[in-house]
Amino acid sequence: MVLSIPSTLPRIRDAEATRDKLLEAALESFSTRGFEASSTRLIEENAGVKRGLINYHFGSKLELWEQAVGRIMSIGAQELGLAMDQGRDIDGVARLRYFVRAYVRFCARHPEVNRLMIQEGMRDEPRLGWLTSHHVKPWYKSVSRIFDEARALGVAPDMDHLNFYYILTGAATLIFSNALEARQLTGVDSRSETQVTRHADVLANLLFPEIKP
Amino acid sequence: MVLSIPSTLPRIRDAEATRDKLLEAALESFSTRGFEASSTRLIEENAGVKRGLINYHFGSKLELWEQAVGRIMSIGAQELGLAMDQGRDIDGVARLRYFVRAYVRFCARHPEVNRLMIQEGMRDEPRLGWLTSHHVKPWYKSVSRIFDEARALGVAPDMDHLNFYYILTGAATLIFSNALEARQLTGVDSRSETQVTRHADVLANLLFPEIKP
DNA sequence: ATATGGTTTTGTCAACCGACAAGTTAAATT
DNA sequence: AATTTAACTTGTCGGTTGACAAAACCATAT
Repeated sequence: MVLSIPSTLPRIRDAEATRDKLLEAALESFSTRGFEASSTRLIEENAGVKRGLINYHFGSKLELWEQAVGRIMSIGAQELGLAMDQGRDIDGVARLRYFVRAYVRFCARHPEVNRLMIQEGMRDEPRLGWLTSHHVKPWYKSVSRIFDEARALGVAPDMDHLNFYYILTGAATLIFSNALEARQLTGVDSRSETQVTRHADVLANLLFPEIKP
Repeated sequence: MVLSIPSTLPRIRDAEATRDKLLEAALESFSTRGFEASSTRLIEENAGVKRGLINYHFGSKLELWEQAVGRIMSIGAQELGLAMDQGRDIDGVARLRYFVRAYVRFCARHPEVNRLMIQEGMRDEPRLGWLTSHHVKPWYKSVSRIFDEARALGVAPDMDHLNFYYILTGAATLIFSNALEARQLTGVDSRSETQVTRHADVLANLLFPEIKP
């Protein structure tokens, strides 16, 4: 008689790693499929984790969503804050152009952020209120401050804060959010280094053109 | 003893009306929830028809999706074609500005179109290929022709067709696609007449500024 | 060694899904 | 009035979902 092999491969138990993998897989799914169409089972599978661990570590699907969103948002705040710190010495229009380029690069690096905001921005679920009050409103104010700087310099395009916010956001992100579509349209990978740089420069030129000598 | 009231309200049988209501409700759901998260039962409920009629009239959920998309796309082609006809006599930069304004107005009237393209543009499902080849590619070429006109006039912003397409599309649509978010951010209804006009003018000025006398 | 408590695994359940099939009704045709 | 056909209605199937619970596992302290 054959004894069943006792050695289950030595399973590694690392709660933090499990949570991280789940948060990553959750963001990927929530941002592209939306909340309802994302199944916890598939998220767990994509995370390489057994079924049921979402419920153990997060208690519910909604709590997983909030933590996944919170995670990427704080990463974003950190990365963009760092970029703005590095550009603090630049002055005049160059600083505004620097901000636009940094923002475009961030959008290319993390298309999940805008995918998520689009997913939730289209429907009137309670999640939208949570998103706007916790994360979008602060960001909107930051962008509006930048826009006020531009006005003070006399280089702001002639529009309201609201128009500027959505023009900047839409123009900066759509090419990356819809990278698959762009690829099918032109064969170009819009998230490649050269394309990202190009889009960043192009948008900076459009919104805050260099003053010709 | 009370006899059960025999009169079922005289049911109206109108296949075309039923299909129309289903197509409308389907587009609303598919564009905001995405394909998977949209249930045929809820679409039927929102359309105010009985369960099972989707399968009767369209055979499958996918066929319903294709017809709902085809319907709004041909409406779009017609409305924008009409607008361009009306602007055929305008010449120079004014025509380009006219196009941008007409496009922005269309996006405000039918945010479902871009919501749908965003939903499908983010994931690699077979539906995306169908969408690009049937509807997005022709539209991309139309936009690129307009951009070539701008180049011929020497007023095109310094970028490629691809950048222009996604900057125009993103900047024109996001404020309307995410009207709910915009409302929560500022209290303003971005799809109101005055807001739409403002956004149209603002974007036309940004992309194709009037030549100052 | 053994007890403990934080993890992971597996089983189960009610609710929902898309699809299909069989039935019912109303209108058009003969 | 009889027959046919189009339009609608309802029941049901296999499959999936989120949640929960019990069981198994394992590092550590005692």
